[in-house]
Amino acid sequence: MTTGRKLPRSFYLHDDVVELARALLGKVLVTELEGKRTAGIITETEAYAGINDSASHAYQGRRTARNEVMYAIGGTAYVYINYGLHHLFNVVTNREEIPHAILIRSIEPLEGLDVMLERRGKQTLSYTLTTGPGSAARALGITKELNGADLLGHLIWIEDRGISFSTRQIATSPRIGIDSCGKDRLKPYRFLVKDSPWVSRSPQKLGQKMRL
DNA sequence: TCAGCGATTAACT
DNA sequence: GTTAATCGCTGAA
Repeated sequence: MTTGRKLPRSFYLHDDVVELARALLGKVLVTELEGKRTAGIITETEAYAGINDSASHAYQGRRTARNEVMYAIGGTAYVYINYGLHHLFNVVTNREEIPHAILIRSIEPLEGLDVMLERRGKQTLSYTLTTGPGSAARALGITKELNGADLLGHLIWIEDRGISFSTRQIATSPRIGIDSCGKDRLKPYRFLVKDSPWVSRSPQKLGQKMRL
């Protein structure tokens, strides 16, 4: 097993959340919960650019019990419940009081496949195991309990294992599921690994068989 | 106070 | 393609 280097605080303090969303592709997201370790390569992200981004929960400085964690220091986990049942995991970035966040939409499973299958209630491996933000979070065991968790702590963190992608290997698109979010709904803030089947809403994935 | 809806998914037809 | 699952915020009573 490759060992990685936990991303330092400085990684998360960068000003440009869109650039950071791109930089997270290829990094490895790890959880260690109840003695069970699971990990996967980040393959799809979306940037939410703070108080000027009409698709962000923090648009116009909105601040509620739910999104309070977005105002914490970069390197904090923001987990919220969507549609009443899905836990969505975001990485908070930038300094305190600047509510930037990056939604992790998909991962490619690396470690703890058996645990992920169990958490997802599945018998067999398929691309639906960890693609889509609700599925990725559930496979990693991420729930509201981790809201506010420190990404430099011991429950959940992100590692650099030397995987990176060139501009040519990365595709960009508008963000998913924010059609009614006003002026910024078409901004190209979604990033995904072009040739990876481990992403959501990929036309090339349809009908594709598992090949591992 | 409460209806309406969302950074979604899976199981239907 | 359609729908049910049903938390938390918003905006209208």
